[in-house]
Amino acid sequence: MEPRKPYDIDSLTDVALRVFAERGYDGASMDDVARAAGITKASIYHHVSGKEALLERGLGRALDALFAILDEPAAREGRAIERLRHIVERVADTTLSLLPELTVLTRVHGHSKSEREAVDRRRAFDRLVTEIIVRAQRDGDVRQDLDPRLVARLIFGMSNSVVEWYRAGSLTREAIAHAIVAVAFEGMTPR
Amino acid sequence: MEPRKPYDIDSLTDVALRVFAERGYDGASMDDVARAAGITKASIYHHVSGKEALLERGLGRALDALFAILDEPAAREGRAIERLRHIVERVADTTLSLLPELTVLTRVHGHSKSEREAVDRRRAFDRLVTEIIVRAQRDGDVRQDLDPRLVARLIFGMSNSVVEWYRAGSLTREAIAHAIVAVAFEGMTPR
DNA sequence: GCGCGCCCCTACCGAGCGGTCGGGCGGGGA
DNA sequence: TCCCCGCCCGACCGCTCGGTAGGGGCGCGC
Repeated sequence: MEPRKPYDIDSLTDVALRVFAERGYDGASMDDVARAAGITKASIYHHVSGKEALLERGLGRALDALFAILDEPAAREGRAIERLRHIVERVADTTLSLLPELTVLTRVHGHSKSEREAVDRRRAFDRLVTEIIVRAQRDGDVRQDLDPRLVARLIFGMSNSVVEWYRAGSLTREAIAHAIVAVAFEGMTPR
Repeated sequence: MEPRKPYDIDSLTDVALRVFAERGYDGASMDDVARAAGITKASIYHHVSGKEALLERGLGRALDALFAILDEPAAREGRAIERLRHIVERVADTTLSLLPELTVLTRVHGHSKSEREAVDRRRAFDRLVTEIIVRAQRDGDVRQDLDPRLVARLIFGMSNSVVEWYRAGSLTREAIAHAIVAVAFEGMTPR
């Protein structure tokens, strides 16, 4: 048993996110987190101020990653439909590579201050994507009979569902991201 | 203040589901349910055996409604792709009309006996739909490059997302169900 | 070789949890 | 009129929760 390197805020957040993702934030106790980390509950409080601080850090990671996508060149330049395609694919990628963070974010419902802030930021993200859908609609690249806000919600609903069923192994991340883009843009039926 | 008619198991389940949907099952206390019902916590136990019994009843309602869809003639007869189209539309309908029940079902993760049973039944439902997708794929009505299990998960991910954002008013149920079917089958881009 | 500070421990707190207990109250049948 | 029973109440139980208090030990700088 080689000695473990000491925890810091970030490594404890890693552990906490895995526990929160598995048990749910409300269903997970600080003792659960402590057990997963191999230390006692009191030791956690040496590094972080409390349970909600762990949640807040995790939510921040997830939201920072999402907003970073919107800053990528391919998300800012070119035809709206192509920007959208890039964003959807990258959101799917990010969901898969930051699975615990996105799992916790997806399940948050605004019952505390940090949760409300996360919900607000998430809504702002959806609003920015909705604007791009509106542009694509004006370009004639998105069906006119669909409400753009609704489309945004359905696409992210599909993409967020990944956190409910993805387990490493069975399907590659590329295959999943490809399928999400395929269904969202062309549908499941052949063209 | 006219006297309220006495509660029974079903009417208390109605109240509990609304509370569970709003606060989350773990985040909701029996006092929350009691307050929403306008009676005391002790009175609830006159009608039901406990918190989990309320959950179990709610989950049963949701799952019964889903399986009932598969028994409808339009879900059993005809070309696989048309059966699938009917199922997806009816699942969306049902999600909207049994919103609290489906909300609670969607968020369940198998941390107790009744939750595990619900997850199992839900998985069985998805498996049956996946079989229909496989048939539609053999008929040439679903793209061959998409894994059928993945397609099922994405479609229901889209449909389940309704419970996260739907609030009565803004959009009609028909418009939402139509959009889900449209995106799932033809995608958001024009044909 | 010694103190000092980082990291973690055991022991404990008040609050809120799910659930229980015995009783009160009011309306319908005898 | 009286009693019974369905429905509900206030008070309380044991337990677990998030969080705190205070101390031990060990490695590192001096």
